[in-house]
Amino acid sequence: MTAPSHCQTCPARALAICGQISAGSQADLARHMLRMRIPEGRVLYGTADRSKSFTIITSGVVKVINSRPDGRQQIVSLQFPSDFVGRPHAEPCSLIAEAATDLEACSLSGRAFEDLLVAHRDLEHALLMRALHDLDVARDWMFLLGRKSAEEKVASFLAMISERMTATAMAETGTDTSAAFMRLPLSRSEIAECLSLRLETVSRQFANLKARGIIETAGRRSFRVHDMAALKSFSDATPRAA
Amino acid sequence: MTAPSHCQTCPARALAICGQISAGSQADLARHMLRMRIPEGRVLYGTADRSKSFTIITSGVVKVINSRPDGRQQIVSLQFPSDFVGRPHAEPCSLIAEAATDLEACSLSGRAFEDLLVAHRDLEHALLMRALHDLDVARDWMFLLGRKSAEEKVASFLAMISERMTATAMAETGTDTSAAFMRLPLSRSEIAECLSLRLETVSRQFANLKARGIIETAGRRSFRVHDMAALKSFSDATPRAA
DNA sequence: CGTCTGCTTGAGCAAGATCAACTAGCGTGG
DNA sequence: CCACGCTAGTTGATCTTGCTCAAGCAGACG
Repeated sequence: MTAPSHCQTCPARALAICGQISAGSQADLARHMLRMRIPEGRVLYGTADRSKSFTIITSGVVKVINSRPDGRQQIVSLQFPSDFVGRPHAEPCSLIAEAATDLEACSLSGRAFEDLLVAHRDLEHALLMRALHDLDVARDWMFLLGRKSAEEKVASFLAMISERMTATAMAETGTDTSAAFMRLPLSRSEIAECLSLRLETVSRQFANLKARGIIETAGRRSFRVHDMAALKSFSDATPRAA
Repeated sequence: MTAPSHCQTCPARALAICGQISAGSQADLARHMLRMRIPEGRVLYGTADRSKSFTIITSGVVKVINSRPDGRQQIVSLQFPSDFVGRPHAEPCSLIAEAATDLEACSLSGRAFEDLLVAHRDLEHALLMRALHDLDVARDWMFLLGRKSAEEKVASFLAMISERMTATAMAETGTDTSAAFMRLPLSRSEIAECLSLRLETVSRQFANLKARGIIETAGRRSFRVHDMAALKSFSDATPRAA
Protein backbone atom coordinates (compact mmCIF):
# COMPACT_ATOMS: atom_id res chain seq x y z
CA MET A 1 0.00 0.00 0.00
CA THR A 2 1.61 3.20 -1.23
CA ALA A 3 0.55 6.82 -1.48
CA PRO A 4 -1.20 7.80 -4.72
CA SER A 5 0.92 9.29 -7.45
CA HIS A 6 -0.19 12.86 -6.90
CA CYS A 7 1.16 12.65 -3.34
CA GLN A 8 4.60 11.70 -4.70
CA THR A 9 4.86 15.03 -6.45
CA CYS A 10 2.89 17.18 -3.99
CA PRO A 11 5.07 20.13 -2.98
CA ALA A 12 3.12 20.65 0.25
CA ARG A 13 3.75 17.14 1.46
CA ALA A 14 7.14 17.60 3.08
CA LEU A 15 5.88 20.42 5.30
CA ALA A 16 2.35 19.16 5.84
CA ILE A 17 1.03 16.61 8.31
CA CYS A 18 1.34 13.93 5.61
CA GLY A 19 5.10 14.29 5.71
CA GLN A 20 5.28 13.68 9.44
CA ILE A 21 3.59 10.32 9.71
CA SER A 22 4.51 6.75 8.81
CA ALA A 23 4.13 5.44 5.27
CA GLY A 24 1.23 3.28 6.40
CA SER A 25 -0.67 6.15 8.00
CA GLN A 26 0.09 8.27 4.98
CA ALA A 27 -1.38 5.75 2.59
CA ASP A 28 -4.46 5.30 4.75
CA LEU A 29 -4.92 9.05 4.93
CA ALA A 30 -4.44 9.44 1.17
CA ARG A 31 -7.01 6.73 0.49
CA HIS A 32 -9.69 8.82 2.18
CA MET A 33 -8.66 12.22 0.88
CA LEU A 34 -10.11 13.94 -2.10
CA ARG A 35 -8.12 16.38 -4.15
CA MET A 36 -10.31 19.36 -4.92
CA ARG A 37 -10.56 22.97 -6.01
CA ILE A 38 -12.37 25.40 -3.73
CA PRO A 39 -13.46 28.85 -4.92
CA GLU A 40 -12.66 32.07 -3.07
CA GLY A 41 -15.27 32.83 -0.45
CA ARG A 42 -16.28 29.23 0.31
CA VAL A 43 -16.63 28.57 4.04
CA LEU A 44 -14.60 25.54 5.16
CA TYR A 45 -16.03 25.43 8.65
CA GLY A 46 -18.29 27.75 10.53
CA THR A 47 -20.52 28.29 13.50
CA ALA A 48 -23.72 27.10 11.89
CA ASP A 49 -22.78 23.91 10.07
CA ARG A 50 -21.66 20.90 12.02
CA SER A 51 -19.92 19.65 8.89
CA LYS A 52 -16.40 19.55 10.35
CA SER A 53 -14.45 18.93 7.18
CA PHE A 54 -10.72 18.51 7.35
CA THR A 55 -8.47 20.04 4.70
CA ILE A 56 -4.79 20.31 3.81
CA ILE A 57 -4.15 23.30 1.58
CA THR A 58 -1.85 22.74 -1.41
CA SER A 59 -2.39 26.13 -3.03
CA GLY A 60 -4.05 29.37 -1.92
CA VAL A 61 -4.80 31.00 1.42
CA VAL A 62 -7.51 30.51 4.06
CA LYS A 63 -8.50 33.13 6.64
CA VAL A 64 -9.86 32.19 10.07
CA ILE A 65 -12.25 34.84 11.35
CA ASN A 66 -13.59 35.49 14.84
CA SER A 67 -16.80 37.44 14.33
CA ARG A 68 -19.43 38.77 16.71
CA PRO A 69 -23.14 39.42 16.36
CA ASP A 70 -22.51 43.18 16.38
CA GLY A 71 -20.58 42.85 13.13
CA ARG A 72 -17.09 43.45 14.42
CA GLN A 73 -14.63 40.83 13.28
CA GLN A 74 -10.99 39.91 13.70
CA ILE A 75 -8.97 37.64 11.42
CA VAL A 76 -7.16 35.41 13.92
CA SER A 77 -5.15 33.21 11.59
CA LEU A 78 -4.05 32.77 7.98
CA GLN A 79 -3.42 29.28 6.64
CA PHE A 80 -1.04 28.72 3.74
CA PRO A 81 -0.13 25.72 1.57
CA SER A 82 0.86 22.74 3.76
CA ASP A 83 -1.24 24.07 6.66
CA PHE A 84 -4.32 22.20 7.73
CA VAL A 85 -7.78 23.61 8.31
CA GLY A 86 -10.24 21.89 10.61
CA ARG A 87 -11.32 21.61 14.20
CA PRO A 88 -11.20 17.99 15.38
CA HIS A 89 -13.17 17.44 18.62
CA ALA A 90 -13.91 21.15 18.76
CA GLU A 91 -16.74 22.59 20.75
CA PRO A 92 -18.80 25.06 18.75
CA CYS A 93 -17.43 28.58 18.90
CA SER A 94 -17.44 31.81 16.98
CA LEU A 95 -14.74 30.91 14.44
CA ILE A 96 -15.23 30.69 10.70
CA ALA A 97 -12.66 29.50 8.14
CA GLU A 98 -13.11 30.92 4.66
CA ALA A 99 -11.11 30.65 1.45
CA ALA A 100 -9.39 34.02 0.96
CA THR A 101 -8.33 33.01 -2.56
CA ASP A 102 -9.19 30.11 -4.84
CA LEU A 103 -7.72 26.97 -3.32
CA GLU A 104 -6.36 23.62 -4.27
CA ALA A 105 -6.58 21.24 -1.37
CA CYS A 106 -6.88 17.69 -0.09
CA SER A 107 -10.00 17.25 1.93
CA LEU A 108 -11.94 14.62 3.82
CA SER A 109 -14.96 14.54 6.09
CA GLY A 110 -14.59 15.22 9.80
CA ARG A 111 -16.04 11.82 10.65
CA ALA A 112 -13.51 9.97 8.50
CA PHE A 113 -10.74 12.07 9.93
CA GLU A 114 -11.66 11.39 13.52
CA ASP A 115 -11.69 7.66 12.75
CA LEU A 116 -8.23 7.98 11.24
CA LEU A 117 -7.03 9.81 14.33
CA VAL A 118 -8.06 6.86 16.47
CA ALA A 119 -6.53 4.33 14.12
CA HIS A 120 -3.17 6.08 13.68
CA ARG A 121 -1.50 7.36 16.77
CA ASP A 122 1.25 9.13 14.83
CA LEU A 123 -1.41 11.19 13.08
CA GLU A 124 -2.78 12.32 16.40
CA HIS A 125 0.73 13.15 17.54
CA ALA A 126 1.38 15.20 14.39
CA LEU A 127 -1.83 17.07 15.05
CA LEU A 128 -0.75 17.84 18.62
CA MET A 129 2.54 19.25 17.35
CA ARG A 130 0.65 21.41 14.90
CA ALA A 131 -1.79 22.65 17.54
CA LEU A 132 1.11 23.61 19.81
CA HIS A 133 2.77 25.42 16.92
CA ASP A 134 -0.44 27.27 16.07
CA LEU A 135 -0.69 28.30 19.71
CA ASP A 136 2.79 29.83 19.56
CA VAL A 137 1.89 31.64 16.35
CA ALA A 138 -1.34 32.94 17.91
CA ARG A 139 0.55 34.24 20.93
CA ASP A 140 3.04 36.06 18.74
CA TRP A 141 0.13 37.59 16.86
CA MET A 142 -1.35 38.72 20.19
CA PHE A 143 1.82 40.70 20.77
CA LEU A 144 1.42 42.32 17.36
CA LEU A 145 -2.22 43.23 18.02
CA GLY A 146 -1.58 44.58 21.47
CA ARG A 147 1.79 46.23 21.32
CA LYS A 148 2.83 47.19 17.80
CA SER A 149 2.27 50.53 16.04
CA ALA A 150 0.44 50.72 12.72
CA GLU A 151 3.77 50.95 10.87
CA GLU A 152 5.17 47.89 12.65
CA LYS A 153 1.97 45.94 12.05
CA VAL A 154 2.00 46.50 8.30
CA ALA A 155 5.73 45.79 8.03
CA SER A 156 5.33 42.58 10.06
CA PHE A 157 2.42 41.53 7.91
CA LEU A 158 4.26 42.03 4.63
CA ALA A 159 7.36 40.27 5.94
CA MET A 160 5.22 37.32 7.06
CA ILE A 161 3.35 37.12 3.76
CA SER A 162 6.56 37.36 1.77
CA GLU A 163 8.17 34.58 3.78
CA ARG A 164 5.25 32.19 3.52
CA MET A 165 4.78 32.81 -0.21
CA THR A 166 8.50 32.43 -0.83
CA ALA A 167 8.62 29.19 1.13
CA THR A 168 5.71 27.85 -0.92
CA ALA A 169 7.35 28.80 -4.21
CA MET A 170 10.59 27.22 -3.01
CA ALA A 171 8.82 23.95 -2.27
CA GLU A 172 7.12 24.01 -5.67
CA THR A 173 9.88 25.10 -7.99
CA GLY A 174 13.03 25.13 -5.92
CA THR A 175 13.74 28.75 -6.82
CA ASP A 176 14.06 31.75 -4.52
CA THR A 177 11.36 34.23 -5.51
CA SER A 178 11.74 36.51 -2.52
CA ALA A 179 12.70 39.53 -4.64
CA ALA A 180 10.01 38.99 -7.28
CA PHE A 181 6.54 40.47 -7.46
CA MET A 182 3.93 38.38 -5.68
CA ARG A 183 0.17 38.62 -5.45
CA LEU A 184 -1.28 39.69 -2.11
CA PRO A 185 -3.82 37.09 -0.99
CA LEU A 186 -5.84 39.74 0.88
CA SER A 187 -7.51 43.05 0.05
CA ARG A 188 -6.67 46.21 1.99
CA SER A 189 -9.73 45.81 4.15
CA GLU A 190 -8.91 42.17 4.90
CA ILE A 191 -5.39 43.20 5.86
CA ALA A 192 -6.96 45.79 8.14
CA GLU A 193 -9.07 43.04 9.75
CA CYS A 194 -5.92 41.02 10.37
CA LEU A 195 -3.99 43.84 11.97
CA SER A 196 -6.91 45.54 13.67
CA LEU A 197 -6.43 48.77 11.80
CA ARG A 198 -8.71 50.67 9.40
CA LEU A 199 -8.12 50.19 5.71
CA GLU A 200 -7.15 53.87 5.34
CA THR A 201 -4.39 53.37 7.88
CA VAL A 202 -3.14 50.29 6.04
CA SER A 203 -3.11 52.26 2.83
CA ARG A 204 -1.10 55.09 4.42
CA GLN A 205 1.46 52.65 5.80
CA PHE A 206 1.82 51.06 2.36
CA ALA A 207 2.50 54.54 0.99
CA ASN A 208 5.06 55.07 3.75
CA LEU A 209 6.99 51.89 2.97
CA LYS A 210 6.87 52.66 -0.76
CA ALA A 211 8.19 56.19 -0.18
CA ARG A 212 11.13 54.76 1.74
CA GLY A 213 11.91 52.36 -1.12
CA ILE A 214 11.41 49.28 1.03
CA ILE A 215 8.57 47.83 -1.02
CA GLU A 216 7.10 48.43 -4.47
CA THR A 217 3.53 47.83 -5.60
CA ALA A 218 2.02 47.11 -9.00
CA GLY A 219 -1.70 47.18 -9.61
CA ARG A 220 -3.94 46.62 -6.63
CA ARG A 221 -2.71 43.30 -5.46
CA SER A 222 0.95 42.86 -6.41
CA PHE A 223 3.95 43.84 -4.38
CA ARG A 224 7.61 43.05 -4.04
CA VAL A 225 10.08 43.54 -1.22
CA HIS A 226 13.16 45.56 -2.13
CA ASP A 227 14.82 45.56 1.24
CA MET A 228 13.82 42.69 3.49
CA ALA A 229 16.30 43.69 6.19
CA ALA A 230 14.74 47.15 6.46
CA LEU A 231 11.23 45.66 6.40
CA LYS A 232 12.14 43.38 9.29
CA SER A 233 13.67 46.20 11.26
CA PHE A 234 10.43 48.16 10.86
CA SER A 235 8.54 45.09 12.07
CA ASP A 236 9.92 45.45 15.53
CA ALA A 237 11.21 48.97 15.83
CA THR A 238 11.26 50.49 19.27
CA PRO A 239 8.55 53.19 19.21
CA ARG A 240 10.71 56.31 18.76
CA ALA A 241 13.96 54.86 17.43
CA ALA A 242 13.52 54.44 13.68
CA MET B 1 -2.14 0.60 41.70
CA THR B 2 -4.27 3.56 42.83
CA ALA B 3 -3.84 7.29 42.94
CA PRO B 4 -2.29 8.67 46.14
CA SER B 5 -4.64 9.93 48.81
CA HIS B 6 -4.14 13.61 48.13
CA CYS B 7 -5.42 13.03 44.58
CA GLN B 8 -8.66 11.59 45.99
CA THR B 9 -9.46 14.91 47.62
CA CYS B 10 -7.87 17.24 45.07
CA PRO B 11 -10.50 19.74 43.95
CA ALA B 12 -8.65 20.47 40.70
CA ARG B 13 -8.68 16.85 39.60
CA ALA B 14 -12.10 16.69 38.00
CA LEU B 15 -11.31 19.59 35.67
CA ALA B 16 -7.61 18.90 35.17
CA ILE B 17 -5.90 16.51 32.82
CA CYS B 18 -5.76 13.93 35.62
CA GLY B 19 -9.55 13.65 35.49
CA GLN B 20 -9.61 12.87 31.79
CA ILE B 21 -7.37 9.82 31.64
CA SER B 22 -7.69 6.18 32.67
CA ALA B 23 -7.11 5.11 36.27
CA GLY B 24 -3.90 3.41 35.21
CA SER B 25 -2.49 6.49 33.49
CA GLN B 26 -3.60 8.57 36.42
CA ALA B 27 -1.75 6.41 38.91
CA ASP B 28 1.38 6.38 36.76
CA LEU B 29 1.21 10.17 36.44
CA ALA B 30 0.66 10.61 40.17
CA ARG B 31 3.64 8.38 40.96
CA HIS B 32 5.96 10.83 39.19
CA MET B 33 4.35 14.05 40.36
CA LEU B 34 5.51 16.11 43.26
CA ARG B 35 3.12 18.26 45.22
CA MET B 36 4.79 21.59 45.85
CA ARG B 37 4.43 25.24 46.80
CA ILE B 38 5.83 27.83 44.44
CA PRO B 39 6.35 31.45 45.51
CA GLU B 40 5.03 34.41 43.53
CA GLY B 41 7.49 35.52 40.87
CA ARG B 42 9.07 32.11 40.25
CA VAL B 43 9.56 31.37 36.55
CA LEU B 44 8.05 27.99 35.56
CA TYR B 45 9.49 27.99 32.08
CA GLY B 46 11.35 30.56 30.09
CA THR B 47 13.46 31.36 27.10
CA ALA B 48 16.79 30.80 28.76
CA ASP B 49 16.43 27.59 30.73
CA ARG B 50 15.84 24.33 28.90
CA SER B 51 14.30 22.90 32.07
CA LYS B 52 10.84 22.19 30.63
CA SER B 53 9.01 21.37 33.81
CA PHE B 54 5.38 20.34 33.65
CA THR B 55 2.90 21.59 36.24
CA ILE B 56 -0.77 21.29 37.12
CA ILE B 57 -1.91 24.22 39.24
CA THR B 58 -4.09 23.41 42.25
CA SER B 59 -4.12 26.91 43.73
CA GLY B 60 -3.00 30.33 42.49
CA VAL B 61 -2.53 31.93 39.09
CA VAL B 62 0.25 31.79 36.48
CA LYS B 63 0.81 34.42 33.79
CA VAL B 64 2.32 33.59 30.40
CA ILE B 65 4.24 36.55 29.02
CA ASN B 66 5.46 37.26 25.51
CA SER B 67 8.30 39.73 25.92
CA ARG B 68 10.70 41.37 23.47
CA PRO B 69 14.25 42.62 23.77
CA ASP B 70 13.02 46.24 23.62
CA GLY B 71 11.15 45.73 26.91
CA ARG B 72 7.60 45.69 25.59
CA GLN B 73 5.61 42.76 26.85
CA GLN B 74 2.18 41.23 26.46
CA ILE B 75 0.55 38.75 28.85
CA VAL B 76 -0.87 36.17 26.43
CA SER B 77 -2.51 33.76 28.86
CA LEU B 78 -3.52 33.30 32.48
CA GLN B 79 -3.58 29.81 33.97
CA PHE B 80 -5.85 28.99 36.89
CA PRO B 81 -6.28 25.95 39.16
CA SER B 82 -6.75 22.77 37.10
CA ASP B 83 -4.88 24.31 34.13
CA PHE B 84 -1.53 22.93 33.15
CA VAL B 85 1.65 24.85 32.50
CA GLY B 86 4.37 23.47 30.28
CA ARG B 87 5.49 23.23 26.70
CA PRO B 88 5.99 19.60 25.64
CA HIS B 89 8.03 19.26 22.41
CA ALA B 90 8.15 23.02 22.14
CA GLU B 91 10.71 24.84 20.08
CA PRO B 92 12.33 27.70 21.98
CA CYS B 93 10.39 30.96 21.68
CA SER B 94 9.88 34.20 23.50
CA LEU B 95 7.34 32.96 26.07
CA ILE B 96 7.85 32.96 29.83
CA ALA B 97 5.50 31.47 32.42
CA GLU B 98 5.70 33.08 35.85
CA ALA B 99 3.75 32.61 39.07
CA ALA B 100 1.50 35.68 39.43
CA THR B 101 0.61 34.63 42.98
CA ASP B 102 1.92 32.01 45.39
CA LEU B 103 0.99 28.61 43.98
CA GLU B 104 0.20 25.12 45.06
CA ALA B 105 0.82 22.71 42.25
CA CYS B 106 1.69 19.20 41.13
CA SER B 107 4.86 19.19 39.11
CA LEU B 108 7.22 16.85 37.31
CA SER B 109 10.23 17.17 35.05
CA GLY B 110 9.76 17.64 31.32
CA ARG B 111 11.77 14.50 30.62
CA ALA B 112 9.55 12.34 32.83
CA PHE B 113 6.49 13.92 31.32
CA GLU B 114 7.52 13.25 27.75
CA ASP B 115 8.16 9.62 28.67
CA LEU B 116 4.68 9.42 30.18
CA LEU B 117 3.20 10.91 27.02
CA VAL B 118 4.73 8.09 24.99
CA ALA B 119 3.59 5.43 27.44
CA HIS B 120 0.01 6.63 27.82
CA ARG B 121 -1.84 7.50 24.68
CA ASP B 122 -4.84 8.86 26.55
CA LEU B 123 -2.57 11.39 28.22
CA GLU B 124 -1.39 12.62 24.85
CA HIS B 125 -4.98 12.81 23.69
CA ALA B 126 -5.98 14.83 26.75
CA LEU B 127 -3.10 17.18 26.02
CA LEU B 128 -4.29 17.63 22.43
CA MET B 129 -7.76 18.53 23.65
CA ARG B 130 -6.26 21.06 26.01
CA ALA B 131 -4.06 22.58 23.31
CA LEU B 132 -7.06 22.97 21.02
CA HIS B 133 -9.01 24.59 23.85
CA ASP B 134 -6.13 26.97 24.62
CA LEU B 135 -6.06 27.89 20.94
CA ASP B 136 -9.75 28.83 21.05
CA VAL B 137 -9.16 30.89 24.17
CA ALA B 138 -6.19 32.63 22.55
CA ARG B 139 -8.26 33.50 19.50
CA ASP B 140 -11.02 34.98 21.62
CA TRP B 141 -8.41 37.02 23.43
CA MET B 142 -7.13 38.25 20.06
CA PHE B 143 -10.57 39.66 19.41
CA LEU B 144 -10.44 41.46 22.74
CA LEU B 145 -6.99 42.91 22.04
CA GLY B 146 -7.83 44.01 18.53
CA ARG B 147 -11.43 45.10 18.64
CA LYS B 148 -12.63 46.01 22.11
CA SER B 149 -12.61 49.46 23.73
CA ALA B 150 -10.86 50.08 27.06
CA GLU B 151 -14.17 49.83 28.89
CA GLU B 152 -15.06 46.52 27.25
CA LYS B 153 -11.59 45.15 27.90
CA VAL B 154 -11.72 45.84 31.63
CA ALA B 155 -15.29 44.54 31.94
CA SER B 156 -14.37 41.35 30.04
CA PHE B 157 -11.33 40.88 32.23
CA LEU B 158 -13.25 41.21 35.48
CA ALA B 159 -16.02 38.91 34.25
CA MET B 160 -13.43 36.30 33.24
CA ILE B 161 -11.56 36.55 36.55
CA SER B 162 -14.76 36.35 38.52
CA GLU B 163 -15.91 33.26 36.62
CA ARG B 164 -12.64 31.38 36.98
CA MET B 165 -12.29 32.22 40.68
CA THR B 166 -15.90 31.26 41.33
CA ALA B 167 -15.47 27.96 39.48
CA THR B 168 -12.39 27.22 41.58
CA ALA B 169 -14.20 27.99 44.82
CA MET B 170 -17.12 25.87 43.69
CA ALA B 171 -14.84 22.89 43.08
CA GLU B 172 -13.18 23.38 46.47
CA THR B 173 -16.08 24.08 48.79
CA GLY B 174 -19.20 23.54 46.72
CA THR B 175 -20.47 27.03 47.47
CA ASP B 176 -21.29 29.84 45.06
CA THR B 177 -19.01 32.77 45.92
CA SER B 178 -19.76 34.83 42.84
CA ALA B 179 -21.19 37.74 44.84
CA ALA B 180 -18.47 37.74 47.50
CA PHE B 181 -15.27 39.78 47.62
CA MET B 182 -12.38 38.07 45.92
CA ARG B 183 -8.70 38.90 45.67
CA LEU B 184 -7.43 40.06 42.28
CA PRO B 185 -4.49 37.87 41.26
CA LEU B 186 -2.91 40.74 39.28
CA SER B 187 -1.80 44.29 40.00
CA ARG B 188 -3.14 47.20 37.95
CA SER B 189 -0.04 47.24 35.78
CA GLU B 190 -0.28 43.48 35.17
CA ILE B 191 -3.91 43.89 34.18
CA ALA B 192 -2.78 46.61 31.79
CA GLU B 193 -0.23 44.17 30.30
CA CYS B 194 -3.02 41.64 29.76
CA LEU B 195 -5.37 44.04 28.05
CA SER B 196 -2.75 46.12 26.28
CA LEU B 197 -3.74 49.29 28.02
CA ARG B 198 -1.83 51.64 30.34
CA LEU B 199 -2.34 51.21 34.06
CA GLU B 200 -3.89 54.70 34.28
CA THR B 201 -6.53 53.66 31.77
CA VAL B 202 -7.28 50.48 33.73
CA SER B 203 -7.63 52.56 36.87
CA ARG B 204 -10.05 54.95 35.16
CA GLN B 205 -12.20 52.09 33.89
CA PHE B 206 -12.31 50.60 37.39
CA ALA B 207 -13.54 53.98 38.62
CA ASN B 208 -16.13 53.97 35.85
CA LEU B 209 -17.55 50.57 36.76
CA LYS B 210 -17.56 51.49 40.45
CA ALA B 211 -19.43 54.72 39.74
CA ARG B 212 -22.09 52.77 37.90
CA GLY B 213 -22.48 50.39 40.83
CA ILE B 214 -21.47 47.35 38.80
CA ILE B 215 -18.45 46.47 40.90
CA GLU B 216 -17.10 47.42 44.31
CA THR B 217 -13.49 47.45 45.46
CA ALA B 218 -11.91 47.13 48.89
CA GLY B 219 -8.25 47.82 49.46
CA ARG B 220 -5.96 47.53 46.47
CA ARG B 221 -6.60 43.98 45.51
CA SER B 222 -10.15 43.00 46.47
CA PHE B 223 -13.27 43.39 44.39
CA ARG B 224 -16.75 42.01 44.11
CA VAL B 225 -19.27 41.98 41.28
CA HIS B 226 -22.63 43.53 42.12
CA ASP B 227 -24.26 43.12 38.75
CA MET B 228 -22.80 40.37 36.60
CA ALA B 229 -25.39 40.85 33.86
CA ALA B 230 -24.41 44.50 33.46
CA LEU B 231 -20.71 43.60 33.59
CA LYS B 232 -21.22 41.08 30.80
CA SER B 233 -23.17 43.54 28.71
CA PHE B 234 -20.30 46.01 29.03
CA SER B 235 -17.92 43.23 27.95
CA ASP B 236 -19.32 43.25 24.49
CA ALA B 237 -21.18 46.50 24.05
CA THR B 238 -21.47 47.82 20.53
CA PRO B 239 -19.26 50.90 20.45
CA ARG B 240 -21.92 53.64 20.70
CA ALA B 241 -24.85 51.74 22.15
CA ALA B 242 -24.37 51.58 25.93
C1' DC C 1 4.18 57.14 62.75
C1' DG C 2 6.60 57.57 58.67
C1' DT C 3 7.90 55.90 54.38
C1' DC C 4 7.50 53.35 50.27
C1' DT C 5 5.11 51.64 46.58
C1' DG C 6 1.01 51.02 44.06
C1' DC C 7 -2.99 53.43 42.82
C1' DT C 8 -5.82 57.48 41.50
C1' DT C 9 -6.77 61.75 39.28
C1' DG C 10 -5.96 65.61 36.17
C1' DA C 11 -4.32 68.21 31.84
C1' DG C 12 -2.57 68.08 27.43
C1' DC C 13 -1.15 65.37 23.41
C1' DA C 14 -0.75 62.10 19.52
C1' DA C 15 -1.80 57.93 16.91
C1' DG C 16 -5.11 56.24 14.53
C1' DA C 17 -10.28 56.45 13.53
C1' DT C 18 -13.75 58.74 11.03
C1' DC C 19 -15.74 61.29 7.41
C1' DA C 20 -15.36 62.91 2.82
C1' DA C 21 -13.68 63.57 -1.77
C1' DC C 22 -11.17 61.89 -5.30
C1' DT C 23 -8.46 58.42 -8.37
C1' DA C 24 -7.06 54.20 -10.57
C1' DG C 25 -7.63 49.39 -11.74
C1' DC C 26 -10.29 46.27 -14.07
C1' DG C 27 -14.23 44.24 -16.26
C1' DT C 28 -18.09 45.21 -19.56
C1' DG C 29 -20.33 46.35 -23.60
C1' DG C 30 -20.49 49.16 -27.59
C1' DC D 1 -10.06 48.64 -28.89
C1' DC D 2 -11.75 52.29 -26.39
C1' DA D 3 -15.36 54.57 -23.44
C1' DC D 4 -17.91 53.63 -19.39
C1' DG D 5 -18.82 52.55 -14.81
C1' DC D 6 -18.08 50.02 -10.66
C1' DT D 7 -15.32 49.00 -6.85
C1' DA D 8 -11.06 49.10 -4.37
C1' DG D 9 -7.76 52.05 -3.02
C1' DT D 10 -5.71 56.69 -1.97
C1' DT D 11 -5.40 61.12 0.10
C1' DG D 12 -6.85 64.95 3.02
C1' DA D 13 -9.15 67.26 7.22
C1' DT D 14 -10.91 66.71 11.58
C1' DC D 15 -12.10 64.26 15.78
C1' DT D 16 -11.66 60.77 19.65
C1' DT D 17 -9.69 57.49 22.49
C1' DG D 18 -6.36 56.24 25.15
C1' DC D 19 -1.37 57.60 26.08
C1' DT D 20 1.92 60.61 28.42
C1' DC D 21 3.49 63.34 31.93
C1' DA D 22 2.76 65.07 36.47
C1' DA D 23 1.00 65.51 40.92
C1' DG D 24 -1.34 63.80 44.89
C1' DC D 25 -3.28 59.88 47.82
C1' DA D 26 -3.70 55.55 50.54
C1' DG D 27 -2.76 50.90 52.02
C1' DA D 28 0.82 47.85 53.75
C1' DC D 29 4.76 47.30 56.46
C1' DG D 30 8.49 48.27 59.36
